[in-house]
Amino acid sequence: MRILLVEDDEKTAEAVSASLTAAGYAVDHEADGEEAWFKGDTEPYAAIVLDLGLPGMDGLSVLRKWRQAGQTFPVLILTARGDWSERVEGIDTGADDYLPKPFQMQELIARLRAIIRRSAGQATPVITISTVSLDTRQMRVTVDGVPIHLPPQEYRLVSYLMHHAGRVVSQHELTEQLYAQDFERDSNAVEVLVGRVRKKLGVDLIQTRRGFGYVIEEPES
Amino acid sequence: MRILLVEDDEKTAEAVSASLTAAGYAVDHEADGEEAWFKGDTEPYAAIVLDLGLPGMDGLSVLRKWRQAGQTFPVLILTARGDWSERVEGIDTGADDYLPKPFQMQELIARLRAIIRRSAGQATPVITISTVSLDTRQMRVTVDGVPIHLPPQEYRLVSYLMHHAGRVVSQHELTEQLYAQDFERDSNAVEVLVGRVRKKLGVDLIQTRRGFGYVIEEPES
DNA sequence: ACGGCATTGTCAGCTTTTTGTCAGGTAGAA
DNA sequence: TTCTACCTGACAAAAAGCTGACAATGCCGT
Repeated sequence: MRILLVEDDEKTAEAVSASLTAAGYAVDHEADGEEAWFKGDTEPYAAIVLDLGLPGMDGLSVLRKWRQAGQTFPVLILTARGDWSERVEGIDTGADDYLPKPFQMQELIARLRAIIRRSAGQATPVITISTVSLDTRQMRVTVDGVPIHLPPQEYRLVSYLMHHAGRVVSQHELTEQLYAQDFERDSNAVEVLVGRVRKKLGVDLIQTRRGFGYVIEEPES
Repeated sequence: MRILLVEDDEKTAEAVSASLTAAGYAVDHEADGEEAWFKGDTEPYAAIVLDLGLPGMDGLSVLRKWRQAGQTFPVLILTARGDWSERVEGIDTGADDYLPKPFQMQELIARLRAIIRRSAGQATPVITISTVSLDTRQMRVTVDGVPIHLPPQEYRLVSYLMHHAGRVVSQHELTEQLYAQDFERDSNAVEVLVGRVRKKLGVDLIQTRRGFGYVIEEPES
């Protein structure tokens, strides 16, 4: 299985590369963002390990371009520990997992295995439920084919609920997903958010399970 | 569905236990390795959540002994974040998945569900008894296919009884499951709850065993 | 830099739902 | 019958969620 490692720090790159090779992967290494983008777009990789701070082109931009081009390979992002904003952006952009630096090689390998396995099952760039579609590539929502503009936070809410359609998602879980860890717990921000989204996408899409959370119901099973 | 939680840290154990219970599982808790081994080898668990560093017998040894004895239940291992070597060993030994601490409860539950489903081949997150179905994902109850709205406390009651179908559950046990420990003991809240649920799901579903408790009878087979 | 617009969290008030309590009623068992 | 366990309808307090208004913040174009 071929892995593309995008990492500009040479020492890290060598170490990671050696470990992945030892684990049985065929590893291509790229240090420059633009080069990496080209390779990812043209070669059939099983997964990509992507460091952010790159020369040439920023890591997130590279990822964004891949996704826009329709590439669905799983991407594991290496981030500086605790960098919340990078994480959120990564989610928006379509990363599959994050590994805070510094990390152990075994952990990297385990996570890589996990996302490869996961991606083998499902990778849909567009989720549609009743009249609402979520295009994760273009980060766009349409209702009856009409594009609806959603600001970032509202988009994330819809995205999360649609990715977990059919499951009740508690307010607490949503708070964890949408806000930094130290966010005030007794805020009603999520409720407000839900209200705003409902106003735009229709009141029926997101249902309230009073006392439990919110659901977007799956089309009948 | 019964889960065996093997965890020596009391705080963690309580938190995990509460979440799993809330998710509809019947949780047995064991802190000692040898005790855990015996229980796992003799009781029919749907899955086991296994923490490593244990007193009595090391967690991995316990797992190894189970596997040598031919036990096939899925095992989810909890590991300390840094302790990746344990993780790798755990997988080798026959663990089905592992979760690094600290983790989010929702993640634990999701993974647990996943390995249980995998091990059962085609198990669904839905329990059906006669005309009544309980969908644990959507947290919804249907009667003859018609969704019935149940508020949290009523839902929990039904969920608990259905997960323990065929067994008489005492009022005291229900009180322990549904209310905080210091709940007034001479309250008839459970009776009221049962009444309300019966009104919605039909009077036959929950049967009274005067002097003992309540049962939902399993469909004989 | 400045003004305007978009975004988003907070807040207060309001509506709806949930749920325990209570006071009697009913029914099974001895 | 009589005791006890359980059931039920009404009620009120509390909780949960919704909404409009507002303010802080940040962004964009001039």
